[in-house]
Parts: sequence; structure tokens; C-alpha cells
Amino acid sequence: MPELPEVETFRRYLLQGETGSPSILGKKIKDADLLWERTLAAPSPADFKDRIRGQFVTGVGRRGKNLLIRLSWDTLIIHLRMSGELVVEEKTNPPGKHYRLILNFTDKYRLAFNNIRKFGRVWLVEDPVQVIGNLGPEPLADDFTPELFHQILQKHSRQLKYFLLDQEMIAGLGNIYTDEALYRAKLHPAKKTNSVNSSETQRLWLSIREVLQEGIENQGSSIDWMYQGGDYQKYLSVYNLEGKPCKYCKTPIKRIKIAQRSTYFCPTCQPLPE
DNA sequence: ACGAGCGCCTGTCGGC
DNA sequence: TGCCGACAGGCGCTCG
Repeated sequence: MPELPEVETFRRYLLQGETGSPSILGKKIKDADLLWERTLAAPSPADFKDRIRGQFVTGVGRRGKNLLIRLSWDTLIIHLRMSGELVVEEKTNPPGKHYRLILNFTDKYRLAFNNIRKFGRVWLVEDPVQVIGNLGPEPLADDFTPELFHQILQKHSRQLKYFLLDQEMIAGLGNIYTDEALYRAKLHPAKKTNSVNSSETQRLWLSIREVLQEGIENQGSSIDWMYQGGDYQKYLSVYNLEGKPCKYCKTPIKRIKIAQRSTYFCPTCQPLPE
């Protein structure tokens, strides 16, 4: 499910809390229940439980789609993959059917990793670089400039859709926001990166930042049963809209497969040259 | 270097 | 009603 805006929404939820659930900042971890072993990428379950006990939550960050929960002397990295979500609640609540990892705090609250499809992964590491070290630039950061983006695009000869989904090229985009950004920039998803000129680069750079920012402002997208709580699905222009008229030219939105993913675009506004 | 295909999982939806 | 295939906000792995 989650792409950068949804992960950012979870980050803010953990940090600020909301009505009925507090911030996790400053809480002390009493112990951990690992309910699906493969959730844990590293270290071993025994080491994990031993090391995490007694640590305090000192911060909650994000890098691409990874959540970084800073602890006293380690960092807990959570990747939600397709169907993960995080819940802060009282320990007395009945646990969800798909809880895979629970961190019990020393007070009456816990942090639960709910993950229907079991794809999500968690790491407990001293240095996050070993997990997130290969990620591309953070698209909303100040150092992600159009010039830098242009350089990366020109270094490769790949279809834009493949390129944008590759977290080592740029971190945080997934299937929804990639299609939305390409549509807004009027670029065909199969166009090659090194054929993108500088004004197209500028457009795509801006489109990426706009769709991500708008996603964050609306607490992400809630397309189906997987994730509820966001509103940005109301504002999507192409994703999941096969056959619907393009809002600019009324041409029916087309769906094709690229990178084994459904890819939505307007054949008129996003032509493939030659 | 690039991209296709598959596996990992559970659940929903539409067609017959 | 039940069954079956297609599909789902991700990503790592192979192979050509």
C-alpha cells in the first residue's frame, strides 16, 4: 500500500498521536512480541527481543518509504510494503488478526505492526546506512534539485515508469504517485530517461513534488480495503481511472502493464514519440 | 544495464 | 451460492 505520503502520514501519527492514541516519543519499551518471524529481517528474534528491551523512543523519521524509529542506542526500521500499517493503542485492546509484531511500552500502550500480506519488514540496527544506504535522493528535500534530477535521468536509458519505481534512483514513489506525476508532466511512462529534455525534466521534477506534497496534505490515498484514513484518492487524475475521460482532453484513460504493474496514462496528453 | 517473470501472502471483486 | 482467476500503494531474485 504505502508510498511516501502514506508513510509520512504514519510518521506524523507516531510522533504526534491523535485523539485516543498518544505520541510514542519518550516511551520506554518493555518487551516485544514477534507473531510472524519473517517480519524480522535482522537481527535474530532472540537478539531482537533482548536488544530492544529497555530502549526509549527518541525520534521518528522517514527515508523514502522506510520509517525510522530512533531508540536509545539503535534504530528500528519499518518497511510497510503492500499492506502494512501501524497502530498505537492500549494493551487491553484485543489484538488484530494480522498483527505481526507488537512493541509493548512500560505504560498502558503498545505499538502494533498490522500487516495482512506479510510482506512488511523490520530491522533493528545500530546504523541505518546498512539498510537505507543505497536509496536515491529524497524527492521533497532541498538538495533534490532539477539539476540533480537531470543528471540522474541522463545517466540511464530506462523507461520512466521503471526508473521512478526504482528506489535507488529516487526514493519514495510507488505505483500511484508515479502515474500521477507522469500524467501531470505529460510524459509517456515508457519514454526513455535519457530522451527527457531539460524543460521536461523541470516539469517532471515539479510534478513529483506536487503530487507527493498534495498526498501528504490529504493524509495519503485510500483506494480500497487496505488502508483507510487518507483522502487523496478523491483527487487522483489517472490512477485506477481506466476508461474515464482525461480531464484535459476527454480521451479515455488507458491501462497498460509496465514493470508488471498496472500503468494508467492518457494516450493523447502523454504521447510516445516516434 | 535493462527489463521480464516469478515468488512472497491475504483478501476482494467480478464473471460464470 | 460457490468456485476461479485477476488483481492489489512493494520488492528481491533470477535469467536472457
